[in-house]
Amino acid sequence: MSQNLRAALDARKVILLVGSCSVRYEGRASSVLGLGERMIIIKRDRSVLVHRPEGYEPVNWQPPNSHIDVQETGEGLAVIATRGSEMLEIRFNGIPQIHSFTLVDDARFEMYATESEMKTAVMLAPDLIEEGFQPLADERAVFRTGRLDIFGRDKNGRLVVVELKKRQATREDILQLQRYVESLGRELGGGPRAIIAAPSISRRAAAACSQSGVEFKCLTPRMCTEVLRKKIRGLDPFLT
Amino acid sequence: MSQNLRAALDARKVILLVGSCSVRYEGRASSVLGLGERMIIIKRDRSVLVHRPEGYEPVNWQPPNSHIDVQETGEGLAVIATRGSEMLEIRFNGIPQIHSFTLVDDARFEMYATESEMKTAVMLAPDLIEEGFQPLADERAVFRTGRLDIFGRDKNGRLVVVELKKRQATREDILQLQRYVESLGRELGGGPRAIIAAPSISRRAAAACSQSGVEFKCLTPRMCTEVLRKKIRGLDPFLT
DNA sequence: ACTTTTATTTCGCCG
DNA sequence: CGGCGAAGTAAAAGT
Repeated sequence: MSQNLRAALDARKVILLVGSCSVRYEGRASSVLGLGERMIIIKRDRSVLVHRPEGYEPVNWQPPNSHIDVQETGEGLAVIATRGSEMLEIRFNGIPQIHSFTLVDDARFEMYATESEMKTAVMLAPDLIEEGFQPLADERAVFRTGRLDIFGRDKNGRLVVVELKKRQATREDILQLQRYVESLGRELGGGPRAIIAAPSISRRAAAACSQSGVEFKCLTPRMCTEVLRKKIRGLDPFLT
Repeated sequence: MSQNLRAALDARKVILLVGSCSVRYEGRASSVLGLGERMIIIKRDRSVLVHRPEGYEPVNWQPPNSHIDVQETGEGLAVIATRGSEMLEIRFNGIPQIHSFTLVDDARFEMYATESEMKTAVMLAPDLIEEGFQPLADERAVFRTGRLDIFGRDKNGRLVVVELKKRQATREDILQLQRYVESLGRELGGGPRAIIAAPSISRRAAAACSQSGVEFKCLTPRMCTEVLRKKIRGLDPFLT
């Protein structure tokens, strides 16, 4: 009966075992869990998760690249996952349900704070851009729309245009900002400072900066999220 | 087709969905995950886990007590789990496999101390080793590293080296300790006592003890946990 | 209820 | 490869 399981393991499938089992762990700590019905997941990379019917976290687990041994004892199936000096032992009371899946998942996972959130953060904590920076209005209609930027004055009273990017700033970003600032300069007469705030900047974008006078300020989504967590403590959910 | 799922939710079953889906999260941060095949677990307590075919951690999740909404769109099934201001959206490409389980699990999970905790317990209650034992320093760099042991003096002022094991002491443990104490004796000139503290000792390890003069002291992780529970009541978290 | 600390943390980055 | 810090940390323990 354990052939199914071994075959699925060999085939690098994702495996789900459901049944009554007891669990023991020895390693950085030790733990014991008596009989009960649980879901056990064995992934392609040989990570093992033991999930009880409640709770976000697995009650026991083994990280990827563990060695998985399947035994058929008198009492039923046993799965032992060892990894270095750590051992996870799952003893089923009988034969569990065995499901296996061939999952194809090549998608990229992308995580970010939204640009909108970054803007909110800068409005709440302008020093994220530079000390003494004071936002004036958070938007302004120019020729091109769809931009998310901030107008303000620096500590010397000079006009500043800030453009936010949640990803690495590209040369194209710099050129766009430069064109924008130029048209703004023609309109207003003064030459405002231009700052691109992004988590990083590409080599060529940096070169474009030094040519055009655009300044780069490192600002990560994480920094913004941090500020938001601190500032939005009991108020201002109406800023968005 | 979504009736199955709704019924399982109402029946407070543990649910597994397997299929091709895209995932979006909005909350403390934002994330996007394109189409791919995943396992989604919805537990009795309305916690939600999205697991890719590899990796220990869920790529996305929602903690317990989230509100779960099931929609049947033109493209397929969608599950939206909201919790406070956080939202997790799982859009299936078609109808996923729907498995549901009624799991009964009333067992108690018990975790025993790590060796590090055992050390803390002995530092707090040296009598666990023997009456009158007084720890001096809790570590000492010798040739081999990675050891967790304790130096001290017994009630007669004689130097004592204590090695802790959370499992049955093996012959190898005794030999190691013996070698260690010998090198220490050469370094310091005096012959310190050597104590191995473990929950039990193997037959051959006991023999090695009587040959080498290493002493065995029964000390279980549970005894240490007990001491820690009693002693660490309002102080001394700075011992580690 | 809120704050602080822990974790078999895991995971990523950087030297 | 080891140390250091962040996490949508979650969960437990203390206040």
